[in-house]
Amino acid sequence: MADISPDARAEIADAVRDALAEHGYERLTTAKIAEHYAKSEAGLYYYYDTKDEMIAAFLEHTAGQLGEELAAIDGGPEQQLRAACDHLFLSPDDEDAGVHVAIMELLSHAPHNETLREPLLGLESATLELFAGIVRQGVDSGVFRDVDPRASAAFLLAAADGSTGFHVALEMDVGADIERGWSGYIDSLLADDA
Amino acid sequence: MADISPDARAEIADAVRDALAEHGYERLTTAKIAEHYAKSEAGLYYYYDTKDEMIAAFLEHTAGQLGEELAAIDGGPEQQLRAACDHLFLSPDDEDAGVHVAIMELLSHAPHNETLREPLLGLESATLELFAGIVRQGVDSGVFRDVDPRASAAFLLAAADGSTGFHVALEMDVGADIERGWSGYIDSLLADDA
DNA sequence: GTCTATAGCTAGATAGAC
DNA sequence: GTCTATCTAGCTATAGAC
Repeated sequence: MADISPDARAEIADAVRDALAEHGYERLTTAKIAEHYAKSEAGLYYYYDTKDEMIAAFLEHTAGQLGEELAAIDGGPEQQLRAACDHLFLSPDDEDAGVHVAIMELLSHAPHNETLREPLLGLESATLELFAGIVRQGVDSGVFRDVDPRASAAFLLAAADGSTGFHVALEMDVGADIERGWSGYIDSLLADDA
Repeated sequence: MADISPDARAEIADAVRDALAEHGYERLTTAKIAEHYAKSEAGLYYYYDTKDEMIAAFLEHTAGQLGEELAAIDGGPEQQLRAACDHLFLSPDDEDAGVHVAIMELLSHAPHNETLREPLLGLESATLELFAGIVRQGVDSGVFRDVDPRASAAFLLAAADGSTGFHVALEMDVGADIERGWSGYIDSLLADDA
């Protein structure tokens, strides 16, 4: 678990992601990870000591990717915030739906699983900071009202994470409602210099 | 699983709730449920055929309780909505924190677990309807702006569910931000007849 | 209805050859 | 570094006595 080549890291992270998206964490076995891996099940244990360390590596990999994707969004604060929400509020048939549901499942294990806690904290904190940065820019530039950037960001992130439960995982028919919800919330952040 | 006395139902639902709050679903075993049950592990199987049916019974029990609690809130629409949010946005040291995290975990299993899907849908739908009803009253009475009640309710419920992940389960230090977030959102719903 | 005991299975992790 | 084979623990569900 000390020095792993970036290639091996990425290959295993991808295998974990695919297996997680397909089966969820509860039904995830090292055999299923290996099905999405070019080598064998025992080969996974050459690089990692436990299954949870493989998952932690997947989370770190994902945090990096998500950070890049969100940071790559350009435009004014309002457009950036809308694009970031579009990126995080998924629908059940989105290709990343399974991954988001699995991350939600992993989050629910944080109280009982020390190995996963830190990488999960890294993932959520980074996302929160990116959202807060966008809102802060909007407030500073006068596009948004004088709201608390961290509060607005935390509220939006919570809504995105929560919609993963009843909208994505449960497939409750609330897609239009959810979108109207976050979109209307962003409307309410706009400064009214009418 | 046909005719179970209300007493037996409630006793087992309570045992499941306590065990879930303590261990989460992944580490929940029928032996651990039995530790919170006055009778034996095999006794659980006299009433239910599988572990998941015990959990489904717990969810149905919980939906009833939550419905009663939310319906018991009185006051005007604004006060009712604030009280309902106070009830659903928990902090990590709340006594129901473990239960909410476990329900979040169960939600993440909805795509892979047919037994849990229906009771989870019942729980989330009922909560959504209660929130939407409060917002609708507020709009009709002119306390709130002319927002879409279901959209606002879905957005708030999503935020509450999502805060269970990073605030309650992960214990991210965002308690004040989250509260400012939902409170500010309710502020933004108020009609401005200034 | 409730118990003890256990069958039967599955999964995480390792041994040891190559 | 990678493989096949397997050990071992722990869990769900049931059998059968009372």
